[in-house]
Amino acid sequence: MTQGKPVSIRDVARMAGVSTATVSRVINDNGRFSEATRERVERAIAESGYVANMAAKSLRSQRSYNIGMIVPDISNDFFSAIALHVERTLAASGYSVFVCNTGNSAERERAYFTTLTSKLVDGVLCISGLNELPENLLPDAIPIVCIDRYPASGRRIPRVSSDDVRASRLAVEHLIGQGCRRILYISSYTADYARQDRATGYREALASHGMAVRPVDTLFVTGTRPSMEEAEELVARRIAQGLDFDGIFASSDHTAVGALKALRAAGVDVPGQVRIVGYDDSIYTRLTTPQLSTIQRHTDQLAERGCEVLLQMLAGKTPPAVTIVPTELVVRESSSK
Amino acid sequence: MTQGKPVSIRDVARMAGVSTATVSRVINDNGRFSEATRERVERAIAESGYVANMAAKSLRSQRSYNIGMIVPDISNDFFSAIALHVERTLAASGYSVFVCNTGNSAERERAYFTTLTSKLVDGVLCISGLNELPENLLPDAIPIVCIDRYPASGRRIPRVSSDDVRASRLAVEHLIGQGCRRILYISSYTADYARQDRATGYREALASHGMAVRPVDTLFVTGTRPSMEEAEELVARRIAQGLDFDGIFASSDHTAVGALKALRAAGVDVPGQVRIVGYDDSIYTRLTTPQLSTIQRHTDQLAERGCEVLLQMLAGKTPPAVTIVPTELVVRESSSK
DNA sequence: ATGAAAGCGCTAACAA
DNA sequence: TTGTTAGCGCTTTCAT
Repeated sequence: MTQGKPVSIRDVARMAGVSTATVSRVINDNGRFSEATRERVERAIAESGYVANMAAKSLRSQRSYNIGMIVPDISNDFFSAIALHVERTLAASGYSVFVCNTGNSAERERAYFTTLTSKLVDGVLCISGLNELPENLLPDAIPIVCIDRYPASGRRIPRVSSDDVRASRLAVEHLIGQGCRRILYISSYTADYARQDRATGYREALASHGMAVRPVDTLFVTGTRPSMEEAEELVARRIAQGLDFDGIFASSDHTAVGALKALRAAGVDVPGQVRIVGYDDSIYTRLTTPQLSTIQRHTDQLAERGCEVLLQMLAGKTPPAVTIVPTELVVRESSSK
Repeated sequence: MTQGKPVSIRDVARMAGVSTATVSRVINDNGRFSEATRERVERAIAESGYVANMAAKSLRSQRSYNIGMIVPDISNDFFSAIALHVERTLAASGYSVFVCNTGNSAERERAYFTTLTSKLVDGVLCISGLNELPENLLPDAIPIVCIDRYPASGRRIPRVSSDDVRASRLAVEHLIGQGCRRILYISSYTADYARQDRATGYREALASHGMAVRPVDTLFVTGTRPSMEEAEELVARRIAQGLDFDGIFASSDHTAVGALKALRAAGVDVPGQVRIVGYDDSIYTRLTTPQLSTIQRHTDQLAERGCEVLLQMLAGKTPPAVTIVPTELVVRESSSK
């Protein structure tokens, strides 16, 4: 199989002294055939080094065994952690996965949908994508599943995500429990509703403890530059106006690290004067001094549940519309003495 | 294009009142046809929402416009940084990319090669893979390019990598210049010769400065567990035997961070008593206290050069056998006062 | 400049 | 149990 024309089912058929249909039956283990035939065919396959031509199979059967995985940026550790498990899980079921980096561009996402349609993908997994799924761009027959985002679409698209409202409430209540009286919220780039859930959790926690929800206490990261840097600047500016807060809930570890840097640069003690909780339990959390408290979202489960849902759809079943993966508050040094 | 049978070239032909051959010619802009025909066909394509069926195209033309990207673990930040740029670059040339996580398993790599062959990929990009490329598994017609590794293979396989010997020498000479008299080398899991280059640079630097190269001064990480943890343990154990060294050159930032943690835990001042230089300039380097000195390898260039080489091969040209991407020593707090 | 037709490798309906 | 055959959507001779 290392040179010349690749061997096809016809070559195998000739070698085994049967028809191509029989070879196909053996390969797909469907139609009926004698045990003797199976052996002859399998021997021929092994000896010839036959490798199925998926283009032909796909053309004929309308199944490519390819899945499109849409992601804002595979180099982001949260997404790549999910991507790893997605690929592992789908490969175990015989699927190959295309990576598609949208860079949060609706235009690129749109283009990928067309490409994926063209390549006859059997399904699409959208990870933390845009809110607006391009309408009517993917044939209805191709199932989509969203991980960590709420799709707005005419189609009913199942999603798998964390319970962000609860997780955020937990984080903020923890800060309150630690004695914080004024807590800032650092909002990440809000391409998706999930981030809004975090804001909701923040507000709920404050409200349920009779604390004021002040608009000026939410710091917005725009996503135009690395969010760590943006957060660092935002917090530095805020500190310059006076240290009128004693807690920070950041909707990502990236921004939490930025905040921590600004605080340390200004000589503010963490967790002594200001306590911080981040989000995602990325590797970063264990590298900083102090180590960051954070929300663990279990990327492995997010990925596996997402694949399960997709595989169910591929099998013609109707999966749950929403799957929630549990989260946990991980308390480290940045938020408790 | 959202439901029913997808529109094919035949439908377009009918709409435009031409033959399928003509539609094909217009689509591929090759054969000759009148300007009037082009317009009619293009209108029909636009109105019908025609999307090419790549399975059919591939079957016919033996080109899939798919590339296989083999990687040990996409969740590793060095690989995912390369993966991002690979996908970006190839997508710009019309290719889709399959991710394949081998987990450094030769068996899985082997399986992927078969799958990729079956899916008619036009080329394969191996990133930091195993040394032994499975022989005779991929048809000779499918070009392979290796990034950051030396393939051992019967085939002549172009590679793109950093000048690791030079980079390592630079790093160690910097430590020596900073006054270090005994420098440890933390070797990462050596699935590839590239890591051996780093050991070579380390030895060369010591030798050229008349310093002894002691086998006990090389700490081996096995790769069976997260290398950060392994390194931390190895260094902690070494410290327990007495602090007889004043410099560490780690062949990855992961292990450098592990070393730093062990040192800090033992109350050893960095860079006061021991200086450290890592490798890769990962995000980690700016999160630790002190910030880590490291080697910048330019993942973007590694990726882009790799893609260029592959695209050249796809265009039938013969690319250089070896492409070296420059490296730089980045001095931060961990190695200089 | 355009059409008719063969065929890429495979599967499935139909015959035997 | 097995073979024959049509056809998936496309490109590419070969005619015209």
